[in-house]
Amino acid sequence: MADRSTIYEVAKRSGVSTATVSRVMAGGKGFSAATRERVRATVAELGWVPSGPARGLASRRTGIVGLIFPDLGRSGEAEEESPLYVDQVIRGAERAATSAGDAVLIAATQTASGRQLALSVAGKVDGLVVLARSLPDEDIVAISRSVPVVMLACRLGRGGPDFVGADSRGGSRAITSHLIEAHGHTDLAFLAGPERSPDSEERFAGFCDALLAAGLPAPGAPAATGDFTEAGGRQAMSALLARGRRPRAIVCGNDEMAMGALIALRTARLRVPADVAVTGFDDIAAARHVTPALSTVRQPMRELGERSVRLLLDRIGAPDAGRRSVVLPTELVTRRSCGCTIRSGPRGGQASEPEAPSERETDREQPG
Amino acid sequence: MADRSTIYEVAKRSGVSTATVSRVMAGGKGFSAATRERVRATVAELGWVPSGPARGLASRRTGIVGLIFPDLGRSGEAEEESPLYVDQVIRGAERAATSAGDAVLIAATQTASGRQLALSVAGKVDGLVVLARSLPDEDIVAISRSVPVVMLACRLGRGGPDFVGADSRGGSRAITSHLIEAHGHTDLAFLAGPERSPDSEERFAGFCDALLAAGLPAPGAPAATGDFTEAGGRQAMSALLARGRRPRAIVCGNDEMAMGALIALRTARLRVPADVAVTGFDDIAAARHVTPALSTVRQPMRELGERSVRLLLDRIGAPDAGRRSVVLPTELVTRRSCGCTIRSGPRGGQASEPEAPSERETDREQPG
DNA sequence: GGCTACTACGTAACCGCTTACGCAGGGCAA
DNA sequence: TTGCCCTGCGTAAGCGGTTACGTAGTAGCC
Repeated sequence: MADRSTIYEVAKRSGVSTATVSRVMAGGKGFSAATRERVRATVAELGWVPSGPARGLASRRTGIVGLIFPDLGRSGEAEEESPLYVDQVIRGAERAATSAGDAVLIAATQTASGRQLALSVAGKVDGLVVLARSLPDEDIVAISRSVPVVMLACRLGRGGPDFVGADSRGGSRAITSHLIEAHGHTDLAFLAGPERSPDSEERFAGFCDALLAAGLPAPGAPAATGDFTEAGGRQAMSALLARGRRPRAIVCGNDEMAMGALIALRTARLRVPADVAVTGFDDIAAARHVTPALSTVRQPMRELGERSVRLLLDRIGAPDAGRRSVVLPTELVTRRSCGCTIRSGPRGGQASEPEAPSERETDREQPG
Repeated sequence: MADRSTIYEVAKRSGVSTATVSRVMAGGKGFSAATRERVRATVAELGWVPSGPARGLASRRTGIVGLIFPDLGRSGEAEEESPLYVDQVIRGAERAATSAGDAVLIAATQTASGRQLALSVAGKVDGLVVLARSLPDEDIVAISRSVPVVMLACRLGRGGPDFVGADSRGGSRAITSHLIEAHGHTDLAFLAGPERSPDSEERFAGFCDALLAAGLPAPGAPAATGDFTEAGGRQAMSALLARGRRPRAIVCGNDEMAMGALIALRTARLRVPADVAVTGFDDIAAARHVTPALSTVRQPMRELGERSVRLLLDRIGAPDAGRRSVVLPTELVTRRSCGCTIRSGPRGGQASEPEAPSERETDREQPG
């Protein structure tokens, strides 16, 4: 841990100037092969690690992209279970960044100190990916004035930053249509997430799309509302049954709620999928392990992470190009709970059927 | 995206020097309340975000810690399933860093470019956590000469960097003892992971510890060997049965192998736990969802991540202190597969019994 | 009144790189 | 021979902060 050596020492010991050392390290041109080898040898000998800050300061490029995400796994225990969403996104981002020679700086916002944290991160990176609602809109706007920002999963209005997301509405429509067309359902209900959740709204909209497309009447509002938790799903389902309403198919806002619904239905001695079909959304790990295995819609989380970083890097390279959006298709995953039987695959079975609202790119929109 | 404003503009507009701006931002002393407010207002007005690189260069402190981990989820599909290990560690690290005002830079090594990547990261951070075998030992040694390093889960010999890990051996001993003492088993076998895996070796050692402690003979080698995959576990178990060996309890090197063993046993029409008890190691998410639910040993992954960052930050603050090690206790998780019945808890049931090889800290060892 | 101590700042020297610019020497065409 | 370009390198001016040091002004005390 002797003080890190500097480019000056390297230069002196190899009998060249710092400019030449820098050029050799950058791999560019402007030096002879002999010089290159001499410098390289010295670097190895000294174990010189160039200072990132110095490099960043001089070149205005840190080689780091930031990823800000909401800290869901609050204080409690249940954290292990919940969102591998975020983890997948992180991995995807890491992959895309690494393959471009950059690294990823991650930070979870705790609602409270969010702004402070985000600013601190913003100063250290070349650009920022902001996942979902991890930051108030006004903060995002503020930050995007000093560093390129890509919003992931939650878009801002016109003039806002670039956007990457999944086609929730299309996915919801697809799984609803599947219930209608493949299983002949005509009496369907939607179990929504929290009132003002954009995700939940999109999914409900897709649900309605499918009903209308099939010539069925679409409800004005979800049949019941939960909070995206298993407990919430159970309560919502119970409430629905208590009201004497017993649809033949339940489309849930997410997997947790669907799992809650399964419990409520079992409690009510109803069989799934024989008496009532159930579907979820997200394809969390537990979805394939519950009984019956949950049919659901998968969002390509890892790829979302990758794409958002790629888009960000593009943006950094071309700060003044028009706004871009990337919407990736979701994937319909049919298991037992919708009524499908399992064509057992090599790994223990799970039939899936790629639904294809093909990827839309770049809704160019001049900044105004 | 107008060019980021600098401290000079802030200083000029608030009629003070850059030194004062810097002091106000640092929150220290040496300025009047009026000046403070004036500077703060200007900062807000300009939307000034201090440059991380500049700050880092001047203060020799980037406020970033690096985390290097092996990129397991290779190219294929199965990645979703596998190790949320790493994810938990990442989250833990993020948490510890954030609460200390730092951020985490992550990078996965792809075996190939590992060294290059690690050096690039090393230059950008104040210190580095290296998870498991994500880097060859010699690279770790080289890097640790220019930046503080904490090794997570895999320790180096004497004189190596600080270390944080879980008590694998103790955990393995605990679960084996549980099979012996709580369920009266005397005929136990160990299904090992890859030959040269230190993890597997530790766990086998713990298995032997428990046997010896109970006065039972300890085998010289594992009864069968797999590769830490489900398929490997299945084959190892089948091979064992094919040899005519049918122990009453199987202690597996990890959960995946245990799940493979469950399959092989079911194929052989043996009941678990009635005919044969089975245990795993790691407590992956699937462990609680298989049938029967898998008894296993949990490593506190998130906490390992937290502790390694905390230790790293300590080290950064005191570069010359003696080497330190932190070993966290593992936790015995008893479910159905060992023969325990489930005392159903509020969330659907899982009895666990904290085993307590109490945390050892600081095996001081003066650097030689 | 003179001295010390303290507060509230300003000045300017770094921190360790990158890179625009300049310059010497050699090759080559006119 | 002169003029020009190209290669291979050195010089030095930043990049945008932090911070040691200096200084003016004020207060407190003898």
